Amino acid sequence: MAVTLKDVARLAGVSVKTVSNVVNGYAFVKPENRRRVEEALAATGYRPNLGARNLRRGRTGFLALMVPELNIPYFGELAGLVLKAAQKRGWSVLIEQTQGTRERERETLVSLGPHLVDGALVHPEALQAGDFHDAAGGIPLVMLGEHAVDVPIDRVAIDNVLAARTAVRHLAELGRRRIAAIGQNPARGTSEQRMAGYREALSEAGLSYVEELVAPAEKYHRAHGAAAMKALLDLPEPPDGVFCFNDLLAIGALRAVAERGLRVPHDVAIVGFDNNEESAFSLPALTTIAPDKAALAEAAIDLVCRRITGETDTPPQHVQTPFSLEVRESTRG
Amino acid sequence: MAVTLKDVARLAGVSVKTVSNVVNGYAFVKPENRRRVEEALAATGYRPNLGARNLRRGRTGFLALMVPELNIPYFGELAGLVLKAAQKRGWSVLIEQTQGTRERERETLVSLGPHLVDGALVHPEALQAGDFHDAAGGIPLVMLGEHAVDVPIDRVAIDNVLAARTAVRHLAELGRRRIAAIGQNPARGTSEQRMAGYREALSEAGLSYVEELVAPAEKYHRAHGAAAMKALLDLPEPPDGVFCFNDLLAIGALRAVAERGLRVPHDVAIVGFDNNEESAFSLPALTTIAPDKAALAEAAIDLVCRRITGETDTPPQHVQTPFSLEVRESTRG
DNA sequence: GTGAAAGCGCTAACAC
DNA sequence: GTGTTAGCGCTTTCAC
Repeated sequence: MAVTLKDVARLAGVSVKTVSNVVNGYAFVKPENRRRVEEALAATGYRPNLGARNLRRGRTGFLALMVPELNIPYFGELAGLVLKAAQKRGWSVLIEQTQGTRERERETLVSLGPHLVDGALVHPEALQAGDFHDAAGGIPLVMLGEHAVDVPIDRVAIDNVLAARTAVRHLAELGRRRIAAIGQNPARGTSEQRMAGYREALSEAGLSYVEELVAPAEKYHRAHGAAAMKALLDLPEPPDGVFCFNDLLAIGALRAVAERGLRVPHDVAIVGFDNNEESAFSLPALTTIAPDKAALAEAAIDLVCRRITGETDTPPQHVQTPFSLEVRESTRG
Repeated sequence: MAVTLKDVARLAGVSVKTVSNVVNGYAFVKPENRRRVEEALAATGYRPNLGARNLRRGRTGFLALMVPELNIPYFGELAGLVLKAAQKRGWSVLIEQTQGTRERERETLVSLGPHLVDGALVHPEALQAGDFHDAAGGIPLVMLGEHAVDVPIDRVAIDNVLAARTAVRHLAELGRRRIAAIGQNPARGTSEQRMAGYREALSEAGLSYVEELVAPAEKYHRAHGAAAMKALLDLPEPPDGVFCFNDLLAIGALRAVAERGLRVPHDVAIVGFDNNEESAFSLPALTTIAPDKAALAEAAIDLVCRRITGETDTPPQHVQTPFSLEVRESTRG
């Protein structure tokens, strides 16, 4: 059986209170007693029972991270950074996967709560505004990434409209005139914003918006990017530049182009979004929008922690984290 | 404040015991009472306080998963599957990242314990046998993947020697005669096993083991694969086939070959290991050893759960899960 | 079948 | 400064 406070107290010949004081770093303990307690602590190898401590404190000591799927590189990378940021501050993180379905997202939101975690970072894919009502039993929630729904909770994200515009402007500056977009999807929050940036950049460059150059994508996986690209290449007048709404779509597009015997960027230049680690090694390496994921993770953790402690109790805020355009072979050359 | 059992009991006009019985699905409750409790439950939106329940039960309700880094695709994918398998059985999973350093692995192992989690799946990279002594406060531990250290704890893994042999035999059957290996690293458990499989396949094919064709890799990332491949291509007699100890190394190797203006598989055929999702979309798509990751996750979760419940109390066992060779463009020509 | 009460390990009043 | 004690919310004997 595990060593309890009581065991240590008995061994040291003091009360549990004194042991508790030492364990919790309370300053005013008689040196003599402190020494004896510390000895007993070492001798028994005591480790506090977090469950009991938190039950008493009304805390759980855990944070939750809700993401669609960890096998999607963006989320794997983000989760890694969130874990790191949380660990630095002494929090443990529970990861919940939703597969990006509204139902699972809603369930997860409800299952989260004060009894399980003290706060949560959520990256919803399909949640509607109403789903947030009274969700998670009132614990602090921070939303990751931009979303179509407008709910009054904290958010941390990059400026998706500006990022998309930057990507498309880059293609335009390369002299591309028929610039396509892959990833339109009304169900996704970011799609709307990236579409807006796409259109802004087009008009900025004096290019007109062409319906047939906008390829929808049901999901943002590699295979969907390949399929969408194939369709674009089948057009009577195929595009000479493509902005993909994420790197996975772009990787798929790269393959579709290669399978047609065409060359990137010679025949068609491609830009992605997310800067997955794999994108620096694709052939050709992918030009992409690189969100500062570490900054995003830090900001989100920081915010949720401050909400939990009550350090911050301003109205919900929207934190913007930086991004950059990473120019690589797929638009160079 | 959250609704407690007592609140529900008061509202329903019964004792906490009865409510507890209903909540826990105890069969023998007077229908009348059951109805009233269920109404009160619904009216209050009661959710049990897991912390309290587990404190009482002497459980935490959590499992831990220790991995090097989630941004490495293999671990991202594996973690996703572990989470899924755990969720099916009603467990929450705490993920701990170690960056693959022995110190962090040791710390993590110690910090895990009965007060935090009820059991753990660990994928160590650098741990030594002695580090396991009395680790994790005696909770059930299941090791993921093969390792050099021989400690008496449960393990779930594929047969790495056989898998490596299969990969190299495939290259030999293609007629390749100078088959290189990338990834030798004495500090890594699996390296030894994959080297063994490599040698077995060579001698099986009547090829001799050539020292210079074995390229070490400090880490198993893409950049290291590229560097190792460059060195191999600089050899007076470069290889015509390469077995990389994981897909990331292989992806790096692909790039190194392309940068030299050579072609895969025409000039050199390449086989990887892990079957990361990205490997089906690289150019060319990568032939690779595909461990059944879902089976691995399921087996590991199953085992740790059975240890926790005491359902299984046999000596530590070694479970082997299946793998296959996924033949793609990088060896098909 | 159901209620009363003890107690899981810990912290925080409150006395001394 | 330190000990005693009352719970945090839950499960679980043990009576009834």
